Order: sequence, then C-alpha cells, then structure tokens
Amino acid sequence: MFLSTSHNKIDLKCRVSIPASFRVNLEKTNETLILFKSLQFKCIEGTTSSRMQTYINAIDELDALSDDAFLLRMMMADSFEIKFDINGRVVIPDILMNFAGLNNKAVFMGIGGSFYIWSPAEYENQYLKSQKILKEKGPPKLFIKKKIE
Amino acid sequence: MFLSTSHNKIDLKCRVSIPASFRVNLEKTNETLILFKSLQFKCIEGTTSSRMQTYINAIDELDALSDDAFLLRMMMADSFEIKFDINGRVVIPDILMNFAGLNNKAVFMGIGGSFYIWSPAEYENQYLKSQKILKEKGPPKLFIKKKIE
DNA sequence: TTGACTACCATAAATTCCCATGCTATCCCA
DNA sequence: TGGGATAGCATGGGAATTTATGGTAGTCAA
Repeated sequence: MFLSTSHNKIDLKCRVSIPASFRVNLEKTNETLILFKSLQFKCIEGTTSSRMQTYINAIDELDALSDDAFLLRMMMADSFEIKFDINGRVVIPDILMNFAGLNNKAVFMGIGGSFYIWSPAEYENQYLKSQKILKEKGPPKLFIKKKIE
Repeated sequence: MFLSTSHNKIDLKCRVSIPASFRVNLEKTNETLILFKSLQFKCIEGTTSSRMQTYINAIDELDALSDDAFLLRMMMADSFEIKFDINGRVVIPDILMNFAGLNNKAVFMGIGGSFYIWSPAEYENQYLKSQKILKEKGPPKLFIKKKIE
C-alpha cells in the first residue's frame, strides 16, 4: 500500500529520495520499482514490477489493434526499471523529468497500488481541483455507502 | 468496534496516546492503524488497514477517469499508516495536525468501524450541533426502529 | 581524456524507540 | 469495609536510529 504525501528535493544529478514508507513497501515484497508516464496526468507514476506485469498481461487480453492496446504499449515504451542507491535514492530519467515538468522539487503522492510524482505546481492544481469537486459533489458514493453499512 | 469518547494530550512531538480500548480493537485483529483527513468534517479519521484496503481495491473497479476515482486517490494521498510506540502512543503527521486544527489536546470519538480525532473546539461545535438537531427533530428513525423491535 | 554515470561516504535533522514517572482504577486481605 | 498493594494507562524525556541530502572517488564509453 502506497499512502501519504511528501515533498522531496531533486538534486543536480536528478537524484531524489523515495519516501521511506514507499521503500519499505517495495522491500517487504521484494519488488523492484517501475517509473512511467502517467496516462492521465502530467506526472510520473511509480509502481511495483508485479503490478506492471498485470498491465502487460492485460494487453494480451485486449484486441491487439484497439486503442487501449496501443496506449498501453506506448506506456510500456516509456517505462523504466529503477535502481536505488544505498541511501534509498533514485535517478529520474530525463524523459520523465521533462514529461512531468520536474525541476528541483518533487511531490510524492501515494494512491494505494501505485504513486504519483508531481511538480509542486501541478500537484497544487490537482489538489485544488479535488477540493472543488468534493465541495460541489460531496464524497464518493462508495465511501458513503460503506460508512452507513 | 470503536466506541466511547476520551480527551488526551498531544505533546510537543505531536505524540498522543490512542485510547486503550481502541488499541485493543486493532491488536485483536492484528491490524495496523490508518489516519486520514475526514472527507466530511474538519477532523482526522482513524480506521483499520483492511478497511482502507477495500477503498484501494475499489479504485481499480471504478472508471479510472471518474470523479470518484480521483477523490479516492486524493484520499489515499492524505492517509498515513501509523505505528505505535511501546506505550500505545502515535505521532500525528503535521499535515493532519494542521487540517484538523489540532494543538495540544485531542478528542477521540469512536463511531463503530472508525473513529474521529477532533480539536476540543471543533468537537464542542459538533456536539452542540447534534444536541440542537436532537431537540428539534428527535432521535433518528433508525434508532427508534431498532429499539422497538 | 573528458563527460556522464554509478557506487559509496558524510552529516545534520528528524524520527523512533525505550526507560522513567505519576495517576487512577482495581483487587485483595485483614 | 477500609486501606494498602498492584496493574494498567497517560505522559515526559533522552538516547539511538533512520532519513534526506550533499559530496567524492571510481568506472565505463565516446
């Protein structure tokens, strides 16, 4: 489970500390870290090797010529298997730095099965957007249902 | 089940004792504690890891582009897996301290499957509000029905 | 031989762990 | 039934560990 949010610094070598709780989550299951371009947002998505494998398997299930299959393959193409240094830091590939508009700060946002890496500005946007939706539409249906039961 | 209310002190390190009865409830089922921003109130909500896992699983079931999925992911980002010290104390993350307006006192309020942590002032507000509704509208229908049966 | 990349070392700050203390509720026996 | 012993809980403090981050030396390829 990837949870919580934290703001870490990216140095001149594009190195950044992965939050300790995320690292523990990976080590616990002996998984490697995969980083790739988010399909929905201007951010990097990080996940476990095994979860990535399920995406790959999903492609085989799809119509090989479908748009979905096409998109998933493009996603794979910009995926990177990432190694940690002894202090729990990783180097973010240039392609991903540019894609997410990252510079010298990264916001790590755990979302359960994976996590996002945002630029501070983009993170702020998304956070405000969520507050707006919450105000206008209220909490998710699922959440309300579960609570009453 | 989390029941009853208690007032505990938050020290300078943002540590606070979780009421013993809540702790027993977690230990009994070997669950870890998750704290997150309430979606409805200006307070922290506490729940079990397994309950949080059901929300996470739900995200995969939802339309990934929907508002509900978006809000649930944001909820994960504002959730923290919390460890106890040997005395049953936890550290409340800064983000949650600020969100709930907590300072040096916390009111724990069990509500069944989860519990709330309020600032004393906010708790007082909510309590008065509930008393007012009770006076004007009487007890909830659900409650009356249960009692008669 | 220069530039990029990797592996490792160093350090300050933050966090965690554990021991100690005081309080309160409970128990037990005279 | 009263009063002291006991156990569990809430809280304070400080030592030990971990984390985030800066830096350097070694390595490989162009």
